[in-house]
Amino acid sequence: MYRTHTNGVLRLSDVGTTVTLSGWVQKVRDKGFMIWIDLRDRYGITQLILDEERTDKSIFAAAKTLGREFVIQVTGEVIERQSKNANITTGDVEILVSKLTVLNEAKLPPFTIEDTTDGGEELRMQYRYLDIRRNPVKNKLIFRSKVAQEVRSYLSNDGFIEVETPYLIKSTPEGARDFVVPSRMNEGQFYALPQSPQTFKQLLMVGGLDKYFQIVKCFRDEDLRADRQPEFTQIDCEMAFVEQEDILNAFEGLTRHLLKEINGVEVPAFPRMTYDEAMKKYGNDKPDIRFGMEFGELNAVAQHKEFNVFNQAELVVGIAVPGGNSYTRKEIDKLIDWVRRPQIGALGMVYCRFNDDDSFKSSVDKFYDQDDLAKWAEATGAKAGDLICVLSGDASKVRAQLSALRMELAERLGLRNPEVFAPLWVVDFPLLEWDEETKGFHAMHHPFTSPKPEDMSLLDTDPGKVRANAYDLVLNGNEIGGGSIRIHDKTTQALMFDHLGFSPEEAKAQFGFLLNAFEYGAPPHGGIAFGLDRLVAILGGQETIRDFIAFPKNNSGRDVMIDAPAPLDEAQLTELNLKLNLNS
RNA sequence: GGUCUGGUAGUUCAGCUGGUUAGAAUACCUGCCUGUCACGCAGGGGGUCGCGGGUUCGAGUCCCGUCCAGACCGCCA
Repeated sequence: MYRTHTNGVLRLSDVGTTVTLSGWVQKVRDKGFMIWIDLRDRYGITQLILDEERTDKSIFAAAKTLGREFVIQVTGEVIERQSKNANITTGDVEILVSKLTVLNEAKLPPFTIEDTTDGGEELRMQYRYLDIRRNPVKNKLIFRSKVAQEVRSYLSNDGFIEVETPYLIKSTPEGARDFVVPSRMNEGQFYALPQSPQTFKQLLMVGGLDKYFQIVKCFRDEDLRADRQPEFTQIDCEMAFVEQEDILNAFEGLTRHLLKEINGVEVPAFPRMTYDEAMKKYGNDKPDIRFGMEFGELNAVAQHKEFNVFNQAELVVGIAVPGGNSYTRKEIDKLIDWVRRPQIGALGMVYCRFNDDDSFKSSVDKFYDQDDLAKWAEATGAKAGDLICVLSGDASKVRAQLSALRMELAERLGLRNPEVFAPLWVVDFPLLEWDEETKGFHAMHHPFTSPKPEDMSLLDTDPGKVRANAYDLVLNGNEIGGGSIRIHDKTTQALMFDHLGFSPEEAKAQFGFLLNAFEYGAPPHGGIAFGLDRLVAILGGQETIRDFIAFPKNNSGRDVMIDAPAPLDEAQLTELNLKLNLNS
């Protein structure tokens, strides 16, 4: 037997008993006459003690040869510490070692296995198994397990059935790039890995399963971000005989349950906001509503003066920065530089100080008097002591720019408190989105999303105006879930494919199986999918998902530990009937 | 595809307008230390300054190229 206890459980009440412990050597503190060893496993740390008087000479000598991260097993008596350590749960006791076995030696780790390690990101990823020994990473994985557990039990109790859908499926033209897998048995043909189990869950509804969920890996061959991995996990859900309201209620329930069980937070009914409203007020379809700084549109009060920059702009819009009047001229100039960076792309920024004596001082005083500026303050909700930042130009671009500025300032002002949770439903998304590249419309959500019946008439006249029965769940400025009520009749689906530029033949080739299914009694249905990695990270108070994934990919989509992806050898290529056509 | 930032000891970093032998902290090794727990003290080893080219009397430092990493834009139905 390797251990009678783990390293996190022994207390004063265990004093006098003989125990056997196993684990990793966290630290050897060799004081000459006395050696302390911190023995670590995933449950905690227990201090071992050996000294010249009480410990056998050979064991004492062996202890001096132990290195960091050696795996050892010890047997000894639990004794009360002479000097206790209140910082750890086992700090009142220690083990007087009477037997010591080295189970495995260890090379010197390339970074310290401490909560605040000296290891950089890349090194930690390369030696992820060492990184996982550290509390911050280990605890995030445990946290994730707990969230997944709660999701499963909540949905199962609510009558959802977990069904696995295939990973080897068919590539589809819409949406993200697919990861593809060559088929050996079908020469020249490829599977694709699913971007989501979308069509399968709809087929499960046709199959009558009624309420389905799955915690499932999905794959998208697109560039990565701090909150985006090429393979990621979704909580994928679908329900039949439901309207949008039923779905929102069901999954508001799940989210509330998670916030309560995981974070101990009770939140009131989730507010709802239309897509249009979100764009107008926050310039963003996933607004962080933990703080205000809502957009104030200034066209009515700032145009038709002498300032041509504003007169020529489609949209003039500003936000009030709380306490921003305390910024120095230099700091404001830096802010202007910040919005002019290529990533933001603003050409400039107009600002207006709201002084404590209720006067205004703006960068465009030449064109606007105090009364004009008071109207700016009113429109942006600015108070004395604030700074009004104003951007102008093409409406959609300006909104994106001001949104970026709003988030950046909120971050700097500490308004994005990770312990506050502000969920929000964003509803009434547009059905279609114009694509400059293809000069055509494509589905904003996906091609199976149903249009709002009252907007159907616009489909031919003004397709961009058609709203969809589509919704996102936003938490603290992050999209954590999204879904829609689906099309369930063949005619509407064919109409959609037509508007998306599919010929009937193409639609049949790509999605014939779904259209066929719709001919055999498809129930009205809809669903939602949550990004589990992102959800877990946000519940854990972070926005970087990497440490909530055991073995994540780096910025270039590489796994630096196993060194993947990697070339195939000639024999494998031949077997797969593949020939490389590299440019280099 | 693009923008920005970075690459110097095992590790995290400093290294100014180019100028002796490239530093600090930490980790590691040795010795000392009668209650440590971020132990302490003394000493020691450890560098192709990512790679290639250029400018220069002289390059870690400047220029060009390239590779790698990170953040972001595009992209992500």
